[in-house]
This record gives sequence, structure tokens and C-alpha cells, in this order.
Amino acid sequence: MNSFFLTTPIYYVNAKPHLGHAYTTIVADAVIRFHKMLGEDTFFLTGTDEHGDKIMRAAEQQGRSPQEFVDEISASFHDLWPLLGIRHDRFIRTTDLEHRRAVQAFLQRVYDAGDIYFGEFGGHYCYGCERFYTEKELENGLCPQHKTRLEFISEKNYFFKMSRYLPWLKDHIEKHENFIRPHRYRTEVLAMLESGELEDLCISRPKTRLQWGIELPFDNAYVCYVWFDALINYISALGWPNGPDCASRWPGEHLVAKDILKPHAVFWPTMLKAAGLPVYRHLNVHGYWLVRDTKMSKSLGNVIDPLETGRRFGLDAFRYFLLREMRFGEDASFSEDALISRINADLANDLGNLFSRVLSMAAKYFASRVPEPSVLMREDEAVAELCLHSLQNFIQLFGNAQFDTALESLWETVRALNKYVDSQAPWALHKRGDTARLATVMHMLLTAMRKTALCLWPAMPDAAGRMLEQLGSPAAGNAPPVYDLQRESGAFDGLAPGTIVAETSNIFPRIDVKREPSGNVKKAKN
RNA sequence: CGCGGGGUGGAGCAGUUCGGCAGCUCGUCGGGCUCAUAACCCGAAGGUCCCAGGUUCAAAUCCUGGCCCCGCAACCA
Repeated sequence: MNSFFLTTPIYYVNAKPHLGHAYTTIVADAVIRFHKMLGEDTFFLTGTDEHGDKIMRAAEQQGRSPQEFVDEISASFHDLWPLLGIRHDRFIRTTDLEHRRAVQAFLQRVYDAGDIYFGEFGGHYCYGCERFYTEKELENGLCPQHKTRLEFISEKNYFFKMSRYLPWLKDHIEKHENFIRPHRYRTEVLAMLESGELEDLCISRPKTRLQWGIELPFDNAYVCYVWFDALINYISALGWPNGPDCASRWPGEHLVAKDILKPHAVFWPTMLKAAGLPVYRHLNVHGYWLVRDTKMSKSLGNVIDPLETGRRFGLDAFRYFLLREMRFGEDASFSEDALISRINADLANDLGNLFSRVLSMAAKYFASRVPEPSVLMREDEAVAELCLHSLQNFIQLFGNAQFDTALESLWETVRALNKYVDSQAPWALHKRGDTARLATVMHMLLTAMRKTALCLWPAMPDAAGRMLEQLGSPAAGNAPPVYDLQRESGAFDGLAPGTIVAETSNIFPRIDVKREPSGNVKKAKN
């Protein structure tokens, strides 16, 4: 059995989870479910990143210990995912003992191989920003943020010989078209590599400045730089260096947002190379959700709470919206208007109504039993062909991280089925008493709907499960998959005549909106 | 000239690799159907494809120059 390992980033615990975190994790959950349906042995990792300056300061401000502080925020992430219908296999924290041990083992290995050296590092240090500035970055010798005169500090630190692996990395990216996707981020990384600005990576912080981190195994006066620590979670979670899972599941693939492209596209592969480990299979990079054209931020007060939104509009509808609305890789804007529009147009009108009208006719004309089809006509064959084609497209696109386009391709079938209902007019066939033809049409519709429901399971597990149940098939559930998507896309079958289906369906209710003079959209009260 | 992405009917986007009648969803307007969740189906209106120049039988697409927006270069998915 093929194994499929996917990670989200480990989220930095300086704030509570928002829409962005939810998006990444929901996409990951959908991808994992998709691979389950392809019959693969999946492993889904998420977690929290808990070391570094910022955490230390945030904890101090609240007068608490860093550990106490990170415990609380980490729990808010950990507890959120099940409420959003997400089933991860492992939740890692960088403060976990086994992670800390793995980081030290990794450091030691790279150190022993001669790729970590002790060197002098000088720069203009700003205590406000807690970072060094280069001569070029200063504005008239002042910190660009704080406008204060900076001290030149010279400090000894440990460096990872990253530069040594950059030519290899460039070559690898050039040879593997889909290593970093979508393409625009691949282009960006290649530009980074060609700019010649990348140097060796400073991977230590002296304890005199920072204690909240993992101690270097070869020098206890220093702690490890957060990124070097954090990235290793992707293998420490598998039990690296000695756990059996690591050998069977690594290399996996990663899902990240564009802001952390560089650490994942440059630091991490070179780190793996230096440690003699295989590099990951794919880095999937997505954009930002904007709210009224700007980035979400606490100070603007436009942070979207995923749990509240999910509960208000329905978890599955919310998941569908996130996957469908954002072109993977690009930024997208979030608004309740857009969400309601997707729910009504795509889910209620197109899909839900199709489901409802077909089941209702099946009840009326065949007492809710799947009828035996007779001779197929040209338009029936066209529908079957379109449906299978759409399934195959879906599999290809979803597997290539084009979730929006994948779902769009499914809707081609949904729309075609609505047209097919109209053009075949089962009610007219019924009136005319053409039972053979009526049976064929209904069988086509029910079969196509079942296929569609299968593809929807990764995006909307609960709704798709109910659709399948209403079609007399077992729900997919969270158990090992009972469906093989690849096989299902090869033949227009799966619904045996005689199967009992539901009499009616209301899985995707319409949201009634009332437009006020101001243009605001309000949820109407029933 | 730091790097990257983008500017296409009212809104959101595809199309640009490799030039060939400007396409999709939403919204608006008109019609149809009566199986269905005021849904569904058909049709229509609506575009100087950011600007200027160039190449070409032909440019959203290629070339040159310019304008505007966004992101990265700093630990917010």
C-alpha cells in the first residue's frame, strides 16, 4: 500500500487560531481524505511551534512562565481541529521531549558532518526589533522601525553551511517541475537562489539574549534558532532518528502559506540534504485570505473566527467555500456575501436541488427503488461519459493541488444533470407511460449523483456521507475507505437496481437573505 | 534600475506557455418548465482585455516604453 504523509505548518503560538490557520488545516484534511479514497495509507500531522523571542516576551507581558503560556495557546489549536471536522493523526509540539531530542540529534549529525561552524557575526542590533540590521537596511544609521541609533554588536554564533547546498537545490528544483507548486512560487524561489543573496544560516542564539529554546548539543551556552528547530518537527513527529514510521512514511509533502516559503523552500531541503535524508516530495503553497482587501490583523479587528463562521453556516458548507473560492496559490477575499452566494448558488440551487428533485421523482415513479435501465440512447451515453470524465479530471486536479478547479470540474456534471432532467423531462415520460425510458433516465441520474457524492467526500465529509446514505450506499465515514475513487472513475456503475434510496433530501438548505437599503446582507429570520 | 505576482463586461476569475471569432461563475433583464430547496432550463443586454508605440494577414497573448495595485526582502495560514 502506498503511504501518504502530509503536514501543515506547526502554528506559532503567539495568538489564537484564525481563518488562515483553519484554511490550511482544512485543506490538509481534505487532501488526506482524498488520498484515503485512493487507497493510500495516510498520515496527517499538525501541531504548534513554541520557541523563540516572541513567545518569551508575550509570556513575560502576562507575567507567566513561557511553558504555562504555550500550553494554553497550543491547547486552543489542539481543541479547535476536531470541532472543524478535522482528524489529524498526530499533534506535535516543539516543546515535546522527543522533538527536542530529535532536534539535538539532527544538530549533532550535521555538526559531525562538518556543516556547522562557529563564526563571528556582526551587525547593528536593535533591542526593540530584537534583530540585526545590515548597513544597507539602516536609514541614516537609524533603525527603520524605531528610528533609534543602533549599536554595532559583534557576537559569536553557529552557522549552518547552507550555501554549500544551494547549487544542488537549484538543480533539484529545475529538474522537478512540481517540487514547489503552484508554479509562481517555484519561480520566486529560483529567483531567490539566483540573486546570490542567500548565505549561510545563523542557527544559534546566545543564552545571554534568549533562553527559551532548545540547547545546542555541542555548546550549552546557546539555544537553537527557531526555524531550525521548527522544521525538524516534520520528521521528529515520525520518530526520527530511530522510529519505524520515519522509514515507511518519509518523504512526505508539506502544505504552507506563502509567508513561510523561504524556510520551507530553502532552509528545509538543504537541512535534509546535509543530514543525508531524502528531500520532501512537494511543497504546496497557498495565498492569503483577505478581508476587505487587506490582510487580517488584530489591530484592524477584521480577524475571522473560523469556528463561529463554521457553526453559523454549517461546517461542510464552510469547508466547501474555502476550497472552492480560493484559487490555490492566489490570495482570495473572504466575505459573508461570498460565502452565502456559494452556499446558495452551488450547494443549494445546483447540487441540493438536483438531489432533491431526483430523489423525489424516484419516490413518485419507482417507490424509491433504483430502477433497471433499458437501452441507452445517445444523450444517456453523453451524460455517462461526461460524468466519468469529470471524475477523472477531479482526481487529477485535486491530486495536483488545484482544489478550486477540481470542484469546478465536478459542477460541470452537476449542471449537465440539471439540464438532462429538463431535456428528458421524466414527468412527461411518466405521463406518457414510457416506463422503460423513464427507468433509464432515473438510473442515469441516480448513478451520476452517487459518483458526484463520492468526489465530494474529501471536501464535505458529513454532507457527502449523508448523500451516499440517501443513495443506499454505505457512508464513507472515517474508517478505512470502502470506496476506491480511481476504480469508480473508470466505469459508470455502482448502483444496483432494487437499491432503496431516500424519498427526499434537504442536505443543502438555502440561506434566505434580505437585502437592506444599505446593501448589507442579513440572514432572514424564519 | 532588489525580487516576485497582478491590472480582462457591475463583482470575482479563466484565457497569455505555443498569436487565430473574448470565455466561466455570480448579478441584471426577458422567456420556458412544473420533478424540485422562490429552485431548474433557454435566451438577451453589458467589455477602449491599464496606457502609448511597434511586429504581423491577424495581438488580451509577442516586442519596447510607461502608469497603477499587492506580496517578499523582517518569526502573523
